Amino acid sequence: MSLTIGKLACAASVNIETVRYYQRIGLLQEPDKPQIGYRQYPVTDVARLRFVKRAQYLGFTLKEIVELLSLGEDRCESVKVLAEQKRDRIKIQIRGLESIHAVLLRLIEGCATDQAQHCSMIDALSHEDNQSP
Amino acid sequence: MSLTIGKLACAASVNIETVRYYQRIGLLQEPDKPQIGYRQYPVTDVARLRFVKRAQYLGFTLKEIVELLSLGEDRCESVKVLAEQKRDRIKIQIRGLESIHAVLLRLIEGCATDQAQHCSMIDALSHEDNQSP
DNA sequence: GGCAACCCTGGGCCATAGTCCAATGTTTTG
DNA sequence: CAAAACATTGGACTATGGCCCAGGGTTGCC
Repeated sequence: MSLTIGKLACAASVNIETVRYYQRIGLLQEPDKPQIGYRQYPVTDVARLRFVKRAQYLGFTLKEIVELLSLGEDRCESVKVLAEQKRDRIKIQIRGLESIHAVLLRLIEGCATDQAQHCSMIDALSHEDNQSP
Repeated sequence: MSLTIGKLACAASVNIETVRYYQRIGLLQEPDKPQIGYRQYPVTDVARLRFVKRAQYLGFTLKEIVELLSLGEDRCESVKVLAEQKRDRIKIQIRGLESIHAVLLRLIEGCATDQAQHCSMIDALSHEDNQSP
């Protein structure tokens, strides 16, 4: 079974132009154009597109996703390493957001009571021991 | 104490052009140009730039960072509501990241080192039994 | 057979977040 | 005092991740 680009896009819930864009950047293979009719995409491309969207949601860039997919099934270790890096990064993000959250709480409380507080927002992250990339 | 733009950029480990760009988008105030000599930047701008970089790393856009910083600067009463909105959004962001983190943990665990070849992560990401945004 | 709905090509355009460059002016340093 | 180093200005250019559009060609359905 195969699909035209529109059906593929629809099945994967992405814009048609996104499919074309992914072809341009090599994330999806562009089927040869047949003499008659339209290009035909394999149904497996639906899963591939879903994978891309999912991975993007998890914080991978398209470039990284190309890499992930090219590593593929039999390079489990390498895939794992990339996932672990993402995991670590997200952990750091969570911690940073928590400290901003805390500052906002203090700011809001300070608003109710004391107005002498000056912005500790900048301080919130200034002694963060996480290293920006 | 004050700095020229080059020293500021250097002290904050950003490109000089980045400083100029931040000025253009209102993230940093551009000091008035004196009759003689170069613009002088307060040393506090170093911390401000560092804050921007960290906040960016945490996933804030520059636009959001402008907002975040303005929270601390203006008068309290007008700011409280904004701060509360920001707090709520950040809470949501944290929860989102936590669920992403959990998914990554699960994927990484599924990727057991002893499973000689096949990478379950690629499969897991394409079959969407975990919920997307 | 006709017309809507779809595809193809190719280009342009958007926002975000910068970076680079040339020409000109200012400052510092040897 | 001269040259190197730095600053200013304005504009052009980059990458990422797309979206949109015109002018065709093709297909599907009544």
